[in-house]
Amino acid sequence: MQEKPNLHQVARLAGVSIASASRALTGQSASAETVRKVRSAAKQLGYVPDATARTLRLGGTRQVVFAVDDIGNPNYVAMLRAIEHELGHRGIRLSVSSTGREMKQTLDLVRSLNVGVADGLIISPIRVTPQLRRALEECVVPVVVIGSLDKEVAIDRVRVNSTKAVEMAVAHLVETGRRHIAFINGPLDTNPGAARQLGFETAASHHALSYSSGHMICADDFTAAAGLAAGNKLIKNLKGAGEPIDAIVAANDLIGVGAISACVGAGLQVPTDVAVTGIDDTEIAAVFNPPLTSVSLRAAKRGRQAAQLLLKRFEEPFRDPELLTVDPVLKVRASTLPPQPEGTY
Amino acid sequence: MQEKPNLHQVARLAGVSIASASRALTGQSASAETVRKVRSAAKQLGYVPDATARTLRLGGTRQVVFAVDDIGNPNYVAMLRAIEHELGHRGIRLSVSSTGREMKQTLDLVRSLNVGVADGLIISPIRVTPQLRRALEECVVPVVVIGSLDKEVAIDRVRVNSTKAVEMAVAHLVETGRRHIAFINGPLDTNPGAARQLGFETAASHHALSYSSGHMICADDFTAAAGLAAGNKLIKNLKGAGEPIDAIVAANDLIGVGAISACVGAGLQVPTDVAVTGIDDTEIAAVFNPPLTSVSLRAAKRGRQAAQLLLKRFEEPFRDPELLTVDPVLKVRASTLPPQPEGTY
DNA sequence: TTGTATGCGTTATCAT
DNA sequence: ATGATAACGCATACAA
Repeated sequence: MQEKPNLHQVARLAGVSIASASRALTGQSASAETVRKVRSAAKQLGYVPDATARTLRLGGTRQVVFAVDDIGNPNYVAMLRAIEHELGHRGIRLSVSSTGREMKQTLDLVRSLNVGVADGLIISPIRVTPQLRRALEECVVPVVVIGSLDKEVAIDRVRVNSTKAVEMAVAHLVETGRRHIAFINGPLDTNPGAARQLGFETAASHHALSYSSGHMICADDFTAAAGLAAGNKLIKNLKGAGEPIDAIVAANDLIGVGAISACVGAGLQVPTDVAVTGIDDTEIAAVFNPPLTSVSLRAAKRGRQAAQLLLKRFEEPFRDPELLTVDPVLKVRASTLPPQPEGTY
Repeated sequence: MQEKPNLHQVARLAGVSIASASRALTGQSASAETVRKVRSAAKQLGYVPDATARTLRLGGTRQVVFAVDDIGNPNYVAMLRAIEHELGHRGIRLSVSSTGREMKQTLDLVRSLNVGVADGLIISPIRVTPQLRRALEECVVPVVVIGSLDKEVAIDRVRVNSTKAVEMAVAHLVETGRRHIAFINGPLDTNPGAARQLGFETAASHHALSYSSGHMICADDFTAAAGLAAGNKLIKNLKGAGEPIDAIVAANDLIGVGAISACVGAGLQVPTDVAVTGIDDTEIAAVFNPPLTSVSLRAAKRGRQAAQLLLKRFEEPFRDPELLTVDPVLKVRASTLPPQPEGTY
């Protein structure tokens, strides 16, 4: 931890003007001799140009913030990696903010961008209030949203049809012989929660599945712990109440693994007694016991596209907002093996 | 996305000097009337003071970076949350950098702090080269290290005895009747890897465990996927080679859950045939199938302490460097239930 | 090519 | 209490 020399001192040591020193270092017109002297002086002093001053002069922090509700969710980590990769090439630093469930924190964050700490924002909110929408619209720096926005709004966005993702999960379960399917959703007041709820109800009626309200339950959170708690509650609710379930659709992988744990804890075999599906196809799905069938929402791809959208807007600030859509993909694993293996009879 | 007004425009609209405007907003001496006019003008224009200019004038970015190798590791997420919580109160933004396995990236990051993008650094590196140590020593902003540093160096640090953590895991396994214990470590050229290796060998000799080199294997990474691959390899190695194992100590939870998957895939029951322990006590441990016994390294506590250390150094820049140590705690779960339940015979 | 001088937006110092 | 002005560190338009 030492003191930081400035350009003035470098110039003095090199015996040139501060302007020449600046040019020699930034690679403008300067004589070979000057460049040599300045470089040497800079190295000797350990000079590094100050980012703040440079930013003030040039405009642009070369920094972007990525805001999510819960960075503990592997789904967001996948986005993060993709974004970092895309932006890192351009020498843009990524600042990650895990805003938590408090809407106020999210609002503060978005508004704080107006002070000029970053050149852009990529945000993936699970709850979108009118306030947040306004804050995003009024943001002084370009914004890219990963996810839903309820109302159409003039903001670059990349989305995925998670309603369809749930439908795919249900269809897969029906195809592999399941008929009594329960649904563990996340909180209904979130966008993903609402979309997935719609997906389940649509699929259930499409396949003429009989299900009571007892078959649907909401976890308090999109986490494994909440999934475990919800799973336990679901099993308790169903105990001795009519026909037992033979499958569970979980709103994401974390809830899904929690649900499996709940089943196992209750003496239910997965997939023999009950099949379980997740959503997101996070790393944990492939390595869980049993491996979890999941519908990939292409988090990495969405992250990459969001970063590209932001980069594009930097270059063309007044371009019309773009909406990119990616399609979900089903990944079948052992958690949905048919109760009687196909081809056996 | 609108244009950003500056203080000059606010002052003009309010009909006062720029100096008065500044004072009215920052709460210095100003008449009630002036404050009213300026506030009103600022609100009308949507004025927000520019962070860059303020930083340049005042010094201090009110931003701290947290650098880890892999933000996908829940262990670091726990630290992140704690740090964010501690720093957020003081209005300090946290910028997260996932440097990846490339040492060059880490070096670049540390050096980039010298340009003044942040006021401090909290770093938890798994590999520490002499270069990195030098870069940390020479950093112009305060640094706090979570983890090891090999050689003693004048930097604030919080550590945990992970050697002892492995010893605790082994002791627990021995106490619950296991004698043939394998060890799946992470890469040996990392600090955690080296410390845990020492822990296992110490414990093995202390308990007079007979183990061959075939009982020890290193995963390529501290991830679940690498743990799965290493687990498969371990099981293959051991097949038909003398006495079978009855327990696996994994270098962290992710490797641990990967190892369980490998066991299950090979038809081995956990914990009946083989017990498995992890380290870190991450969220996944509690919800895995079976729940994973793990030694907590108190990630949240270490994160909190690191943040406090940094805050302290901000206030007293020349205080002697401090070294805080937290103790590991064993969390027993179903993955190490005794083969024959205790008290049964 | 080189040096002088100005401005980026803010806050602090100094008179008034 | 208020206004003019300097300064933070850098990059550049302009003159030499």
